[in-house]
Amino acid sequence: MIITITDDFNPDIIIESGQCFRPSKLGEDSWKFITGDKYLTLKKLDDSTYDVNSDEKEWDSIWRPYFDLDRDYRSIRKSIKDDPYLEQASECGKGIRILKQDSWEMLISFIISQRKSIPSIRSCIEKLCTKYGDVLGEQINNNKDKENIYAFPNAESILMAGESGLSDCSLGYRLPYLLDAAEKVSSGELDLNAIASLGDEELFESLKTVKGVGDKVSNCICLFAFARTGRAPVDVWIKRVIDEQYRGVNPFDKYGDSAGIMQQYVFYYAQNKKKVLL
DNA sequence: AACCAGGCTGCCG
DNA sequence: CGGCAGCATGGT
Repeated sequence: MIITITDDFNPDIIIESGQCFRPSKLGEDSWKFITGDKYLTLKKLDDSTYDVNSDEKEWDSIWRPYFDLDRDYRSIRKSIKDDPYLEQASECGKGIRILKQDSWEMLISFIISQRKSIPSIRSCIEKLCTKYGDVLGEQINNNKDKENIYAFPNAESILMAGESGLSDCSLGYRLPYLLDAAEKVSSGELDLNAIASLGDEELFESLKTVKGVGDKVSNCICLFAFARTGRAPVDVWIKRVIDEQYRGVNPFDKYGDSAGIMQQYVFYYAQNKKKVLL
């Protein structure tokens, strides 16, 4: 099916923006997105049209909300005033969208993310998926070999795997945190569907009942799984920018419901500048 | 081969 | 409450 996107949309930037860990670039103008037990291949045809392996029903119910396509990112960028650094960051990160990803996957992914580099987070998550995820399909990889596409393993699978099964997934001290999350979710003590209807602050607090989930991780889940775009996670990168560019005063708060989007522009910009320096 | 990584927990004052 | 050591392991 052919789809048209006229607002800001750049899969390369989305993938490198640190909010997702499994989506990947397949070729020059094609990408694979994957969340929970769904995957999408996307081929760019021209400036605003893409070919997708999805029908209208699935696109509207899953991928349109996933890519947050009903929000106008262009006008959000234009709302930035009297802030040269943020203007520059948003220009650099033009094309970012805040993905609405699977909440269980985000819970586990961002528990893993603490004190890890992004490449390390990716490989860690892929180990979990290839070991305990269901096979969703197959694809040809860069070496022209066939390989399976795996779903993100559910809570029951993680719980069943246990300490011994997870011990070779490079989780380190986070392993018991994953088991605690799996226990709470599979028992229903933490109902990820039910808490979706909570207000921001209540959602934030209920996620923190899981061991290994603190302020930063909880905010990431609020933002990247529950579309709470008012939440702006502060990690070491963002803290560095706040200290060096804003004299220690958080510049995102004043943007209200767009705070998390502004934060994401800055995170991408900071990462991108580091990469240029090598 | 040191050094750091999208932090959190437990403990101390 | 705020501050801080300790944390497992991989990537550069």
